[in-house]
Amino acid sequence: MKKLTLEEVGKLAGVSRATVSRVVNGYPHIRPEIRERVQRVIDETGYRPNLLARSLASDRSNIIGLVIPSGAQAVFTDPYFPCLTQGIARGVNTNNLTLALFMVHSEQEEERTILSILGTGLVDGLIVTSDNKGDVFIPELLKHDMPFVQIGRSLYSNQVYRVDTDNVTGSYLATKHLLSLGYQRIATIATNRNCSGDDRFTGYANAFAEYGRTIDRRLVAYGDYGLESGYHAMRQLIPQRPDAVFVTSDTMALGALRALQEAQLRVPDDIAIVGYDDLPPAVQANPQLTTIRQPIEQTGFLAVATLVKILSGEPPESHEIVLPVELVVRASCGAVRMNAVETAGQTVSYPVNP
Amino acid sequence: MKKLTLEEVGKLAGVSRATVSRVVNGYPHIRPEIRERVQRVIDETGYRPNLLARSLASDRSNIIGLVIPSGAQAVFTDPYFPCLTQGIARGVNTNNLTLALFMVHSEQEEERTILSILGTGLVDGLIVTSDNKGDVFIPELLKHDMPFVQIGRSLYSNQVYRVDTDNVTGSYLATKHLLSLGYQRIATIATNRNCSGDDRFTGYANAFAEYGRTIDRRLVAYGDYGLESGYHAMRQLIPQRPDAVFVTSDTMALGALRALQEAQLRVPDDIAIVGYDDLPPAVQANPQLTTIRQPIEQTGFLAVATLVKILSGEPPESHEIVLPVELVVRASCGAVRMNAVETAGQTVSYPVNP
DNA sequence: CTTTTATTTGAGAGCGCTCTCAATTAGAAA
DNA sequence: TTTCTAATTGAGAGCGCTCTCAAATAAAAG
Repeated sequence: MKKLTLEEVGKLAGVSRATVSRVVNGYPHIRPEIRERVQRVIDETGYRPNLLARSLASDRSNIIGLVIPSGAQAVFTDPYFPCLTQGIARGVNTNNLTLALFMVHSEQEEERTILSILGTGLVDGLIVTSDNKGDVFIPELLKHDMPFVQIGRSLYSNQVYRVDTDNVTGSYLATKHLLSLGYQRIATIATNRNCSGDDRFTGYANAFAEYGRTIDRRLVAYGDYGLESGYHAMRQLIPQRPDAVFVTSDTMALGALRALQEAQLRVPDDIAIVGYDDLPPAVQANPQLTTIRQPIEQTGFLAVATLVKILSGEPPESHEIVLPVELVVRASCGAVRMNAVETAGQTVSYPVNP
Repeated sequence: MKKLTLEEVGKLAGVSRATVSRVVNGYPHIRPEIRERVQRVIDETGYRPNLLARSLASDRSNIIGLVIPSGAQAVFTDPYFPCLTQGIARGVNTNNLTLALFMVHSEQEEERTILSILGTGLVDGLIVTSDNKGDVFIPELLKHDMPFVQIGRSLYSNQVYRVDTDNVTGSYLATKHLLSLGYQRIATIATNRNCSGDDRFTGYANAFAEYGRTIDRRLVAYGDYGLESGYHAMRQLIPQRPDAVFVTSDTMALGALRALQEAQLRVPDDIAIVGYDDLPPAVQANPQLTTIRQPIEQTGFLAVATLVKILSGEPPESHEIVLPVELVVRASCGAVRMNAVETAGQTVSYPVNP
């Protein structure tokens, strides 16, 4: 199978390179008879256009990049990124693009990656998952005006197109749920290095405000979305005797659960717990976690759609898309006083009205 | 920041395009004085070569593709792919390549993807994760002689470069461990749609053979690596009253655990269980899983290294790299009769000698 | 100082495609 | 039929880089 070019296909069909190009790209204004003849040659020879040559000539690679910065080490433990990537991949396939994956492991790799992306013409645009406050990626992209869509939120949100889930409302719902259940000492395990963490704390605070309660700072501990950090944060909270805890990620909730188990505290009898994400671990946990479900895959899909719009020159009116989330009630919050096993598969969910 | 070309940099430095190209690519035979002058211009202007143009001219894109076929739906629940991808990403970064991710969701997308990859010059080579017996990808690649490395095993293993972990030995170790612990009715939850599943069953059989035992077919159930399938397989096995079960993936083991719990069977007192993979779920489980640890990330890294060798024209002597695995003993097998909590973080492991 | 040889540079031909523009052909109008 | 317009096709100039080959320069040898 030697290399076929437009030129050769043209020769075979008795037309010029330009005409073949038109057929390949579905242009109008071609005599049906010619089009057919060319198409036949293409089918018979199995000709495929060289994407690199096409990209070079058209100044459009149809490759978009997905950047996962070094901060996101949770890539291993957390199904979040796989889910997101899945959605992005679906978007990419739908739009006939190619996805380039840039996973950065260290700060210096970060620098190298930025350079290799910017100004090399390789990607038309980017999807960036940076949720880290101290991130250098975004400003760099802005400076080189590389088209991109951010997943999550950043300090530069106003100048940026972004897709996010409604973290504030999510946490608000989770916390309100605990409040409405009558819990008195509702702790939280938050994070403070990223924007989604801030938002989730805001939701927690909002619910407290609505109930005329004030936040007891001793009932606030911090983690980094990792399992271990949830464990340690929970150990830190236990002496404060909370009767409920809102953990801002399921993975951390799993860690917290272990800490509680160690402390011989029963969930939800001694202490209720609500997570965030509704990823598989939430169901695998014992008891199953009441948690906030967010449409992660859809987030990825919409990010691609948004980027495509931007690249096509007709950027979306709004700079942000914020997707609704919902509360999924399972056993861990004590609303349903049953054995986890019995409630397996059964899920009560309160849809959100935005 | 307008577009800089070799030509312009050359003009600025008072040399020809060719000379600049030589500097950029680190060729010898350049007067140090000139090299310096050119380099200075490059630094000052921030020139970056256009990768597409380079690829077109050199017939080498330095992009390699990672193909995750539609069969691998476990992408969500299983940290396997994230881990593997991490390793591949590291390899890619190390070798100054770019990674293109092809995630296929349906059979028809599969077809489309193959076409868009083959003969378009976009990727220099591929890493394929197909472990599915009925896969069409491999033969297609072979036909178009696209360089690739397979992760896992396939029906075409002899004609293919591949990197794999030692599934046979892994299962052998797991099963032998249970046998040596004196269990009498050792069941297994296997899989039968993929090659790694076959290998794992072989290891199970090998251990039985070594102990002069024969396999009771009623103690063999099948799953598909998914959590639910483990649950159902276990339910199917329970009536056969096994006193131990070797589950060929941690994820399925989690499902099995739930089935056992439902049946009021205590682990490991009533029934011992050993998993496979040693991914985070193994530690999160209660009791923590005795399991087989395999170097997944390294698998990905080595796959890239192998592919790079192939592309450089000096293919590795051996067609396969099989990485060693090890048994990690935790609470679920009954070898360590302790509360899972007490053994948390403590891990006894028997290194494998291949 | 000339001749030979090795080093260093530049010119130029592609890589395979897109896209503009002009030429050709067909169709409509006169 | 002739004229004008619109539809259809081809020629050719790039896109920015690599790479061969020959020219130019410098160094070594005679």
